[in-house]
Amino acid sequence: MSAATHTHDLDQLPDQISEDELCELAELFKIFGDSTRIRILFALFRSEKNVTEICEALEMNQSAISHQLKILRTSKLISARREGKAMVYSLADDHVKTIIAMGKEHIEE
Amino acid sequence: MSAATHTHDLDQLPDQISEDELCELAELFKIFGDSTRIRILFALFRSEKNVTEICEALEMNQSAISHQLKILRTSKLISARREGKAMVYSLADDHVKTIIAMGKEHIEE
DNA sequence: TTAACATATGAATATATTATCATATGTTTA
DNA sequence: TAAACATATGATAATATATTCATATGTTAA
Repeated sequence: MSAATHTHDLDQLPDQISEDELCELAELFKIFGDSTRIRILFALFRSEKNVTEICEALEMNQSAISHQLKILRTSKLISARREGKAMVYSLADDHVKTIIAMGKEHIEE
Repeated sequence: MSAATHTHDLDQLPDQISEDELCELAELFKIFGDSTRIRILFALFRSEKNVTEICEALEMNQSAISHQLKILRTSKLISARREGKAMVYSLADDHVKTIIAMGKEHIEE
């Protein structure tokens, strides 16, 4: 890990945080804490995809995927738009990538 | 969010990742996805603490705390040392802070 | 406007997780 | 060494969660 990265980390250190915020945080991480959801997120890293494409990428049935997409959408981690019959999902913002990247750094040590 | 932060984020973008790694990631985030555990981690941000002190900080019973400490320790997010009768716990490394900081950034938007 | 396609959703089941209780283990001090 | 203190742990019960099945909703094309 680079020195620059460390500097960044400490810049963002949350010194003060309310109990409510901690619960919100736990809720957020809970979303990432499921392999189906994280696989969906990762599938969307490369490019936006519709539900059928996500099902194919993960080799899982459509209902299971739709249920998880709803959770991801409610958490504002992904966004959706309609394109004809299909719903196209994409990552909502770069924080998703960042959070996963941080996690990846940790497990790679 | 600063431009520098964004640069950092994209530096760390995991372009390639195995199914196994994705599951490991989910397991890691699952640890953060519980309010008791994240409150413990946050309590250890300021300073290392023994079990009794953590119980007092969180106003929770000792058994519940010990069970969660075990999970955090198994996940290598905290480490422990004995000090007399007490076990003193502390954060294992800065990744914990980083990951929580990233999550905090997300929910604050 | 009906059929085919794409996605969403409610209910049910299976599984996982958390906190509690009771108690065991480990450490110090009287 | 026995008692007191500190922590860990197994079993249980309560709760939460994920997937599946059946079906509803929404969209396009025949």
